[in-house]
This record gives sequence, C-alpha cells and structure tokens, in this order.
Amino acid sequence: MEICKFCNKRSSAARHLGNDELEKLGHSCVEVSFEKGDIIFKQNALSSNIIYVREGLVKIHMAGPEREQILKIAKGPTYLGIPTTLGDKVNNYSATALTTTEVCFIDIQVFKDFIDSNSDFAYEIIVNLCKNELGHFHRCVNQLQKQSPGRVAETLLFFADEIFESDIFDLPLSRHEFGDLTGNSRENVSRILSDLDKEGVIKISGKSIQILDKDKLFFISKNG
DNA sequence: GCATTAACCACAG
DNA sequence: CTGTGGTTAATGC
Repeated sequence: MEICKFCNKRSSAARHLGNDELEKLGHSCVEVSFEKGDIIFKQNALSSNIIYVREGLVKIHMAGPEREQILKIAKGPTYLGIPTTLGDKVNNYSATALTTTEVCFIDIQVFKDFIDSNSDFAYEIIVNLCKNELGHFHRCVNQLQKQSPGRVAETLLFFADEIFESDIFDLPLSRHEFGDLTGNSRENVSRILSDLDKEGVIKISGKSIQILDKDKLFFISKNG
C-alpha cells in the first residue's frame, strides 16, 4: 500500500510528510467510496479515525433540540472530524455524503504521531482548524442576524463562489435540507426561491439554479 | 392598530 | 418531495 505516496489529492499538511511518513500513512489508512446519502460517520458513535475527504461533497450535521441542523457543507479535499475525534470520545456530529465521495480513514494514533514528530505538519493542521473556526464565527453571526431571504441569498452565493465556482449549478440538497442549512422551514425555502425567481434574481427549475443578477443577490444577502 | 415576517397545517401535484 | 394558500403568533412603526 503506497497510495498516499502517489496521491494527487494530498492535504497541505501532508505535503510536509516525508517518504517514510507517507508510507506509514499509507499502511494505516483505509480508503472508502461513499454514494450520495451514505452516512460517513454518525453522531454519538465512537470515533477512532481522522477522516480525510479526497473528493466529493459532504454535509456536517447535528441533531438539535428542535430539529436537524446542517453545520456546514464541506468540499474535498479536506479533513473532517478532527475536532470531534480529538476533542471527545464520541462524534458530536454526523457526516453524510451529498455526492459520490472518496474518503480516507486515518488511524488516530498515526495522526498523533505525525503531530508529535513533524512540526510543519502540525502547524498546517492548526492553521486549517483556525480558518475553519473563523468560517464558523462568520456563519454564526450571519445566521443569527439576517432574515430568511438574506440567509438563503448568502447560501446561494456560497454554493456559487466556494463550492461550484460557477453561477450555474445543481443544488445538491433537497428543499428540506436547504432549510436545515439556513435555519428555515422547507416551505419558506420554496417560497423565497420562487420569489427570487419571480424577481429575476435567479432562474430556478427543480434543483438547477442559475444566478442572473448577482449584484442584487449580494445586496439581499448583505441587507436581508 | 396595521404591516411584516415566518412558522405550522393542509392539500395538490 | 415540492409548491401554494390560509392561518397564526411575534414584532415593529
């Protein structure tokens, strides 16, 4: 098993690993393919692996007191579950594949060994976690202070700019999931999307979205 | 009071 | 699973 040595989807942290370390990683990690809807790991289950998403879209979600909350949409290549694997014995949240997804399960002990022995690797991981936390701070403030249309608009821009890098894309979520992500009811999501369509801001048919007036969408996102 | 916002319910594709 | 209409509760002007 030398998959890690030749993997072209290595993380910025793993670029700091030497050949012998990559070999060690290759021996201890398991590669799994998930289909849309498959659960990669589940809240409250024991976690003993660091997850690395090589390719694909994943939703991170948590059962809240009232309903399900999608915490974030993650696009590979990215690590998943470092906080929940190192910060607790059990998973504090679940991860579910939104598209076909290639995932590596990394043994936690090997991961810890690298942090121990390779400071460049450790530093990259910390930077990664920091960026992540900053992202969550922003999302948190926006979620709490914006009204529904603003949250929907912001999320559409997020998909266009950060996930698909295109103004035309297919929503990888159902209306219900979109509601769980933006803190809206599924009915409201339907309404807001069709309102945006009527106003000519976006063109929507089923799950395919086309952003027509990005300035206006941005305005709604900012002031909603 | 009246308007706005958004949740809940119900029913129809 | 979605889209729409009616109703209701909370909030602001």
